[in-house]
Amino acid sequence: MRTVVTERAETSADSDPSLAAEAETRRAADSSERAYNTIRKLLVEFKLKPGERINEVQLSRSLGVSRTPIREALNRLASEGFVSLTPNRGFFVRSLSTEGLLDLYEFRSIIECAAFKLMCERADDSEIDRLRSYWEAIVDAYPDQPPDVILAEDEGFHLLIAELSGNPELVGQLSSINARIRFIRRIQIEHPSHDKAQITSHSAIVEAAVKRDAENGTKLLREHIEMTVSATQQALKDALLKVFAPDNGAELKRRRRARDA
Amino acid sequence: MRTVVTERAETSADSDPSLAAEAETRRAADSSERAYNTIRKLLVEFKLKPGERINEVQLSRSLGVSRTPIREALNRLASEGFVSLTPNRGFFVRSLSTEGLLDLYEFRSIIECAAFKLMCERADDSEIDRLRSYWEAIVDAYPDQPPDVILAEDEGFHLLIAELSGNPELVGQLSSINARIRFIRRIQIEHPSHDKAQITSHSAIVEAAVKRDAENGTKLLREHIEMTVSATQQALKDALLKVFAPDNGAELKRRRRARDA
DNA sequence: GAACGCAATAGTGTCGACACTTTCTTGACG
DNA sequence: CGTCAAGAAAGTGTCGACACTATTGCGTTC
Repeated sequence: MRTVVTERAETSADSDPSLAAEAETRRAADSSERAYNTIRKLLVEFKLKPGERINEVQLSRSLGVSRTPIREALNRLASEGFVSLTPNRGFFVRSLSTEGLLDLYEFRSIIECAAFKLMCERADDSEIDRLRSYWEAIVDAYPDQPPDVILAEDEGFHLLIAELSGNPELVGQLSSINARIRFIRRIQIEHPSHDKAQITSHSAIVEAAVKRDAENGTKLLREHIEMTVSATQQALKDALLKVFAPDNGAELKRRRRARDA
Repeated sequence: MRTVVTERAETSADSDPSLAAEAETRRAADSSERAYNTIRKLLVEFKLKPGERINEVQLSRSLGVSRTPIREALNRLASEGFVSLTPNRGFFVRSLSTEGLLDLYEFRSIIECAAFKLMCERADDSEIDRLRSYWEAIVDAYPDQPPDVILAEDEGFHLLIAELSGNPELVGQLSSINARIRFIRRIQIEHPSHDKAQITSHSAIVEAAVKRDAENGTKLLREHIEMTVSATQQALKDALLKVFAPDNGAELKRRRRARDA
């Protein structure tokens, strides 16, 4: 008997509209799951700001569920490094510093290079061909897609390499990393500094894969990622500024609102 | 301001005696944490068997807490890959097949080699010296230690390399991997096939570190881990046999106990 | 005699409540 | 005026209860 693992890794772009709305109608059966997705989205989009304390009651009200599923979701997010937990004080949004981000990218580079190498050793020709055709199918339209699509396709490309490595651990890890850096990648894609060099990178990587040239392929990958990192640096600074500067006085209101009907 | 992450990674060898006993006296304040440690231990030691469905009520009784902290612990364990969650059916002990174990070891090898390389590039002399002295301090007594100590010291050695890489992500990942394969490493250490070649491996690795010889060091590491893997294969088979054979009929009692005052 | 429902039971998912801890407010004292 | 302490308020950690879902056992039909 095969045990089905739920894999809640990727559920990118849906599931948060109408969470509260639906709550009235249905008796809810997967509040935890939905809470998880919603909260993660809030984190990824900086709606919950780094370092901020997370108020469970407030969150549970805005999502229209009780605190229990909120806590379950937060526990999972804590294991995944999105938030941290201090006993008796609650959950805090993990502050993703520039430094931490670099570590994450470095980790990503390690995973991807290893995956590529393993793919070269193990994948059979038809599998390599899957990679090639995946890329060829999207390459033409690629630069003209909206940011969301570019991001998804890019992640798909790299994730496929991980899959072809034959090691599910790598796939899981890369998924997790992707989720954690997605927000910044999105920002970077929308940032003026984003250029089309990615395309040639990907094409070159595919080429190396077809030739089973692990050495050159990993070099390309490493450079590809490093290039992204440096391009991301400025974008990150701009983004952080944007997050902390336009203070629409939400904090102040919070103080007042004590008792609401 | 630096946010301190709680890091529940390592709490190796304690925290489960007197869990139920203490529950009477104190009003409990960290049941979740304790449940987490206890359950993880149960998993690691095969007290909860691979593929088995986890009964929350049963668990909560035996730990003397309500289901809430149990579920929080299980959620964390699910994120970490120890158990899986199927909606409306509950948590299942993740079946760690031989195959899955190989993937895990491979992943470990990837992390460790990368860490070593980074360490060679970045660690200053005093840090490298910490590694050297760590090993020199324990090497003589090493082979004569009890299995628990050997395991802890070995993990400490490899973890130190990860720390010296300067990338906290790697440390976290390696901790997590260690926890997941600890049970089998223990079995392997106690197994007759365990030999003292580890010692010379570690010494050689230290030597390479001192010389900042990344290439040779990673090669040694890779071989070191691969050697462990192959030595582990037979030990694993023996262990699995031992786990599934002695059925002490605990299941039957469960049927009777329906209503208790 | 086997397949199919159907009721009874076991078990999960969620909720609201309460005890305890931390944080904020207020007022006395130096 | 600033510091500190006591009380109030807010918030977390845990519990028991209940609604809903899956599973098991039993009787019916073909």
